[in-house]
Amino acid sequence: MLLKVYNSLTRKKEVFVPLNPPYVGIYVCGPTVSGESHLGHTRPYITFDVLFRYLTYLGYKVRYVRNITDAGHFEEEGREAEDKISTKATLEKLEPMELVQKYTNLFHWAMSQLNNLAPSIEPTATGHIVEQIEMIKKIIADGYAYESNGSVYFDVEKYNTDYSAKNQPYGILSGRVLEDQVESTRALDNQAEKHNKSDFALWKNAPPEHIMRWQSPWGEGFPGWHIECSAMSSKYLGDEFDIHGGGMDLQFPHHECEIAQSTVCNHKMPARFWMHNNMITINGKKMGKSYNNVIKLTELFSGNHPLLTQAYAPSTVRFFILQSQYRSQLDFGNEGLQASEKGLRRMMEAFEWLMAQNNIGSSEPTDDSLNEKVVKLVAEFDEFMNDDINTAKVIANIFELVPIINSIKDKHIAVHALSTDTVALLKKQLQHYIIDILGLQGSKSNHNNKLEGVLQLLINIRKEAKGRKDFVTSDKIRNELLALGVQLKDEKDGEISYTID
RNA sequence: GGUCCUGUGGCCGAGUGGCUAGGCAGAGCUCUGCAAAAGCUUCCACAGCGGUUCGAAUCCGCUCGGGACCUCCA
Repeated sequence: MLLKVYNSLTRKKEVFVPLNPPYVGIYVCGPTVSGESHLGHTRPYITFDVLFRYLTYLGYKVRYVRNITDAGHFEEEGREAEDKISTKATLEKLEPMELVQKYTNLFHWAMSQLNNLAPSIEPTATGHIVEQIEMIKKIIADGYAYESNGSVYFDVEKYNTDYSAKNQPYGILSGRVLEDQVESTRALDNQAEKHNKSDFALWKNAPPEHIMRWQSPWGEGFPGWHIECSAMSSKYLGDEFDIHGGGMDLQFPHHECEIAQSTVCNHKMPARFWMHNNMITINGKKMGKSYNNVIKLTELFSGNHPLLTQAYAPSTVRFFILQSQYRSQLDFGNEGLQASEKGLRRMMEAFEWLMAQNNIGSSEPTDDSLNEKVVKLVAEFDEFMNDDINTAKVIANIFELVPIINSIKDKHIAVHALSTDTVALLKKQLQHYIIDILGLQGSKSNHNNKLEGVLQLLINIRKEAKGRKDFVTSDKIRNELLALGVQLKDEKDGEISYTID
């Protein structure tokens, strides 16, 4: 069974074949750490985390490179006014690296909360100024860039003319035609420096007040926004690599520019597969500063935001995102998140119960059709993932297995209904998919022994109270624990289990 | 205005032309001291209008609605 992914470049699903198996190189555009990560950042990093995990599961040796954009035109909100007041004290002045460090730390914290694996390499733009300058020099030498007032611009017109002849016009990825673009481009600063409006900056001259600046052959400045990804992807993955990913909003112009720069430099289309995740919307609108609807991750996890009726756990957010296919728009809302919260809990509880059992299944199963059904549902996990990473369908199948598991637990289905082989397969694949690939975490992962001991004590007291029909006491224990966020559940076998919010 | 995507039941979402994904919510039932949990059953769909087809949520056209991008904004 072959993995197919949708390639934005060809606009169709294609069989994924690595350039140099068993190695796979993935580059994903990382965050700009001039501000706090928000809900919109979760989608690409969860999407490509799952891709990374799935490729690993398939046996590939994956190098996952995700950059940190820490160079550019940075200003911290609220800091500017303050700086003007106390310019004398060095410590009170805005130190660029301080800003960048702060938000990098926050980003890493959020990624680990969401259970995203760390990338194999996480290069920073500031750590690759030299590589970027070298690349720009090369592009100038090849005649595809020019200097203007201490800035360097890429000559899109020339590139388009020359490379259209090679069937790789500017706009090949996003389906744009350069001639159509020029007309509709609106006025921007420094347009006079450019030969054509469609040209983009490789290097920007830094105005005096700019906080980040490096020495270059063209004077003090900072790299253009697109060049870092070209420089770092080719450095760590080669001139041609397997997959380049990112949000749909980056397709144009960012990825288009990357293609142009890298192709001029390395004479190759940098990536063979371009994958783009769709956006998260809030009430149908893309999240963004201009819409005034940004929910920061700290706000999302704490519930401290006017649009939120409650806090949402990182695992809930991850699950919510994985319940849709990555190329679909996903509309965010309290109802949807609450549905995910409950669904995830039900799924995890069934899974955790199953994994703790050792005596389910029989060498002589009594229900062949159920056996077949389970085997089929499990086999489809791979099928769905191979069809452009359809996590939504995988999760739907898991939910079809949940009632089967719970029915075995509640003895509505006999323990020997399924074969031992089927049960073993089910356990193995659920473990692979829920934990290893989807990266979902159990609700009880933050247990500690002392708390468990205390709860067990209360559970025993409640059992005794129930035994002598002292329902006042048993209800008091149940209700007060519930108020604290601990829910007791009377199981069919007389045992009492619990979940903690 | 240009390019592209999209419109599925109360909400979120899958959907390869024929066999009503799934989750949450609602209703009923079973279990239960009561509840919760769990299980079973069930209600509610394919924006509108045409067309192709034996048959369309799925293909085509039109209308209406929504979204993304349009070069420094990450």
